[in-house]
Amino acid sequence: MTQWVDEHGKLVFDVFAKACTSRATLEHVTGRWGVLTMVALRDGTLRFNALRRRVDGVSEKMLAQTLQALERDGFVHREAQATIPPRVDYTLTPMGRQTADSLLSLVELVESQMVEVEAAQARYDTAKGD
Amino acid sequence: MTQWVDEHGKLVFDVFAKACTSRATLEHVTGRWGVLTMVALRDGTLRFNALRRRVDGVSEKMLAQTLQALERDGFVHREAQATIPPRVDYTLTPMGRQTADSLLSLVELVESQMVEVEAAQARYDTAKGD
DNA sequence: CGGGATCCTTTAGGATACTG
DNA sequence: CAGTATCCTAAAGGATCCCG
Repeated sequence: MTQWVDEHGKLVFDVFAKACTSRATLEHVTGRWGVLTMVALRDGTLRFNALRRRVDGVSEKMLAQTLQALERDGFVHREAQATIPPRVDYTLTPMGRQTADSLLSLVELVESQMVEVEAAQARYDTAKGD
Repeated sequence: MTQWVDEHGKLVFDVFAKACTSRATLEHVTGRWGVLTMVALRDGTLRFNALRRRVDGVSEKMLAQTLQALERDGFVHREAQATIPPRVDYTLTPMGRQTADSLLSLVELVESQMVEVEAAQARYDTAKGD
């Protein structure tokens, strides 16, 4: 059971509750590096360092950590070859691709809103200024 | 210009770049409290403390901070009445509602995936265990 | 009631060095 | 190449008090 209605008949999701699994999982995919990693993997398999170059500013540590969380949740598949030098490929699972699609439409939406967002920020800042 | 193609012809978004406005804005809406606040406001106007009760675990400080960021970006409208006691209503702007819709479908998707996610986590943990 | 200001703790995250 | 381990700093976040 992941949703119910509150005393006013409104739909409430499990994710609103402090101690729930879905909140943690949601944070993995919506986190700063989670979103970018998922969207980057959406158009194909990538190796660790390729992924790192794609997601500007991510450190080794954070990328490794992000990928492990996403792999554990079942969004990302990790394929390691025991060669020298090692080669590790990261791919989205079917479930991961579904989620990445949703994330991508969010990213596209926000990108399309940026002109309006920056206008709103300018208005907000001048209103506070005086 | 918010997107372009890289050397391999792949679509790349501005959000992938470290220093860009869209990345910051995206983080406001995808942040831990941003998602929940936007989704909570999606089915109507809410006052500060009502919102706080809805989003389990959020502190006064973080809710205020989240709302200010979302207001500055133009996603949330703040309507204050100079009465005693004061009354402040928070509503989504049209742009905010659009974004909240996208966020809601993401939340619904993740909630629907939780059974599979928990199965994946169990598999991952036992695989690491031995 | 809706915050702001202050103080403090905890976590995220970067830099560097090292390993199979 | 693909990480892990360690150390450290900066930012997130909570608790409390106060004010209009």
